[in-house]
Amino acid sequence: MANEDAQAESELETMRHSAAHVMAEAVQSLFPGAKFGIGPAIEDGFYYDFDLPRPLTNEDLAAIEAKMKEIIAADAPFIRQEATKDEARRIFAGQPYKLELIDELPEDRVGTYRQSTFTDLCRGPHVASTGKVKAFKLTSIAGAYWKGLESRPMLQRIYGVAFLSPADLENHLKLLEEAARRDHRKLGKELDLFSIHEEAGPGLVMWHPKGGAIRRTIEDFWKDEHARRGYDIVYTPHIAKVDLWKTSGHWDFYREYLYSPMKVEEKEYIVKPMNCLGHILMYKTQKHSYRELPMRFAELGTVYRYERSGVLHGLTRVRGFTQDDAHIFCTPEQLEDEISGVVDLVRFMMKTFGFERYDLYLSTRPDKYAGSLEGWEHATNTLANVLNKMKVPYQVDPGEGVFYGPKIDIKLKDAIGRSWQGPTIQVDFNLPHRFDVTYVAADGKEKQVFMVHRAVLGSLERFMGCLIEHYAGAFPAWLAPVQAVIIPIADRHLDYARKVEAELKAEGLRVRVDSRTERMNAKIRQAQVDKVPYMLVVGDKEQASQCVSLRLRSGEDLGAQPLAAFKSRAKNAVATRSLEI
RNA sequence: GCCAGCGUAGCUCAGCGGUAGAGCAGUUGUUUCGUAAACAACCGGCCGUCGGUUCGAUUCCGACCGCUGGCUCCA
Repeated sequence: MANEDAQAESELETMRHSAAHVMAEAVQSLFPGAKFGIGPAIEDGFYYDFDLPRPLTNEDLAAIEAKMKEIIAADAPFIRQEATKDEARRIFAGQPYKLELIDELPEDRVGTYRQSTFTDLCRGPHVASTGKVKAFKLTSIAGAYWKGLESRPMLQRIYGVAFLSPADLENHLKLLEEAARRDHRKLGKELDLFSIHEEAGPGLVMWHPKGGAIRRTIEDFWKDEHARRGYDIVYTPHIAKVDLWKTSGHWDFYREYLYSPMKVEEKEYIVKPMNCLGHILMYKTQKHSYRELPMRFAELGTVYRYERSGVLHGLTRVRGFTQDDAHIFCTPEQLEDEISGVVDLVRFMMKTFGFERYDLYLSTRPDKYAGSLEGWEHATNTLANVLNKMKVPYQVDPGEGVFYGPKIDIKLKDAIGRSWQGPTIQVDFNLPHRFDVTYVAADGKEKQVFMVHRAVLGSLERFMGCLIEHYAGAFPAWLAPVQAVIIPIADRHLDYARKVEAELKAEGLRVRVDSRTERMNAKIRQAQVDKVPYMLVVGDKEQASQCVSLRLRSGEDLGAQPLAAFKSRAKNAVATRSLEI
């Protein structure tokens, strides 16, 4: 079974790669003189980079697609031929990018594939003939640097998606539509959650009352849970003297993300790009015994980083964001328990927010690193041990750790299967060394602490963006900005509606009355559009019997029930953070 | 930052070298209604900003700002 899957997988990948060649042939025939970069298969499809005499338009895309269909209909075989590098250089004369690739290949002989009149430098494999390229669609045009280097020319990249059957392609296109429907930028506007303003600056988020309600709920929950698990909640200022960042090394290594210093009484200050230094200073105000450790400082700390304008994106890539940060100071012996505690917290949080699936990655020591080899080994083993002991499956990313320590990254899968960068747990050998962060061990000697940075949600902005898309804006009751709308049928029911509102508010529920002079149907529609979990219809019947008629966001009409019954239902859903309403 | 596309009313979008339109939202009036949109009237735009071409620019050209898709990077 697994074998069949793997086979289908590689068949699909081969076909996608062949689709890239078909596209290249189409481009060659439509744009004689085109120069070719590379054209690999990627997740869901393929791309090819071209150097063309003019920018491509969407009309070109349609023309290329039509040409590709002709090529596929012609069903020309893919023919593999090996060539010496000299032969290859003759074949690809006039193709500077290909020549560059040939020069870089370690082998003496290189592979070429030809279909019809188009020949490409390629290791293969390919499908037997162009007719085997099945359901595909060209999706977008983008600029891409040759070899991803900003110093090299920018080529035009055409992306396409390709699948083994039209049904699969159709499914994929549906998924893209679904993703567009869930887009947090669109929903953020429609549900009145947040805004970003040109006047204020790109990448700077304003949380409106409704987004604010969600955020406060998350923050309160987060703080309570952290306090419960032995973290101390702390607060640090938004600016600090630049010297601090010189000591830490950020001024040298992280400069491109830092905002320019501002001068205050002849001293230079910067807006903080991270929270750790404040926590270190706090730790260092006293000498600490090993008996006091571990110490866990947690802060919802807002940081600012300069991001180039082209990379900003809704809530997921911004210039000011609030990390759900914490730093754990502990002894080497305590590291395992601490990591284990963090992983447990991560799992609890993910479950609570409704993420069932996630992938863990353990990133190990890169070539350039800070700290001692033993330290790295101890920390890396500890991270791996914890995951093994907790029976949490993970993948190793060799050499992908940050220079200051190994880390565990967790990628969340949302409701439609997309991955999001989520929790991260990083051991840091650099800062304790640079700031001389120590504790007094049992033998009376000062030792350097082990320091762990960790964020469970990542940043509130990005996490909320992810939540919005995960739930498509239909939040579970505990998170919903408005948990219930009370809908009076006629104006004479307003007083009763207000009474219901007051009672529910007294229970801490977020409710409001739709008092507009609208018909009930319009009010229900509005509540549906706003994705409010509970709608409480009140008319003559309900008023007489002290009831509410409960309609759920799902469309289910549960009929009249005593107000007390709804109260306990809603309170329970909120208190248990139920994912069901 | 780079490449490409886009920027028209609060929102979603039409339109166009002769000076701007729809739906929704908003306001007002009428309606008081039983599970996804009552009816009517009204209000609303320096057509992103700044230059240029033109008798005339929202429309064509350029620069800038912002957004979108990528490259690159990341919480």
